[in-house]
Amino acid sequence: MDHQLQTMQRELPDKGVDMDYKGYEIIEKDKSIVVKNLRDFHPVHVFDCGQCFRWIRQEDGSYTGVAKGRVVNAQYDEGVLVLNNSTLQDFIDIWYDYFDLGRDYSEIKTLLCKDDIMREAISYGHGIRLLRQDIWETLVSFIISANNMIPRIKKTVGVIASIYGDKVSYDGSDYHTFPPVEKLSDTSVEQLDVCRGGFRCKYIINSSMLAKTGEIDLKSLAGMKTGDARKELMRFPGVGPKVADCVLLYSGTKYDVFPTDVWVKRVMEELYFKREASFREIQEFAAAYFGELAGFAQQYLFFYARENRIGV
DNA sequence: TTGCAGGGGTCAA
DNA sequence: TTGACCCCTGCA
Repeated sequence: MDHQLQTMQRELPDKGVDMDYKGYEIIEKDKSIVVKNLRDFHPVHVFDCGQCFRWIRQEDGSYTGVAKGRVVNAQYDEGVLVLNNSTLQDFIDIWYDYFDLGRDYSEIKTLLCKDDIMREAISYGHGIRLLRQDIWETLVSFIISANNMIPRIKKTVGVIASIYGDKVSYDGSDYHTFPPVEKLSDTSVEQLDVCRGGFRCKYIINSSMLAKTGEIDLKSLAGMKTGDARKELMRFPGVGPKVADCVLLYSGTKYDVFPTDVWVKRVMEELYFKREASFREIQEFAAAYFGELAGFAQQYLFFYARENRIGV
């Protein structure tokens, strides 16, 4: 652990540890981390806004998910986030970054509130945060998303993890981590067929080959210009412009993208263009109007459009 | 009960 | 620019 962090810790009377970490008050106790003073976070907005497929809503309203090789349960109420089954070290090493806790979403929302449409969309999805997910998992997940439905995407990703991932347990149940590149590149299309991914299975296997051999380096994308990173991603089979933008955005690699799927197209046509608009028109408008914050704008608009069935 | 449309797009012709 | 595409749910 970082020396500076240790010096800031205080032992609590009940054996817990209380510390300040980058503006948040953190309490570690009984394999749980309590994060206080967290604004701009709503579990439904974060986990059901379409960016992730491996967080499952529990009866008590909390979400249990597998990410970064860990299984955790997240519950939030009144500015307090509780991460169950996490250590302080994992919070610092993994979850702070994963939940994008270093970003001021209030400022982003203020900047994006430039018209009544965005005001309404942001008000509706005020607790959205963009997760910084593992890029390989995000790539495979969004290859699966093509011409598919969310419950089935979740199911397919879940089956892949259950067969090729490692088992991790929490609260009496078994979960599975998402398999690394090597695990899938050693698999055949026929073997992967059990995940019921259909025509997407061959894309996954072939993509895993390209990633394994280093023909395409996922780690290099962050250092590229957004347009180049997008082109590079589109070299993977099954990855077109929409999937590429989703991978860049939901892995926290690039934020000046505007993934345009049927829902985003509908909401843009219905509320901004007031007519049919091409994919290209929408992309150009978003780049000019939202600029560097296009990805955040897209997420507020997508959630608002899908939940309210805008344009259907 | 059966049949068919359609879904977080992409690919190939 | 246009169909086909795995699979499977929902609906007539």
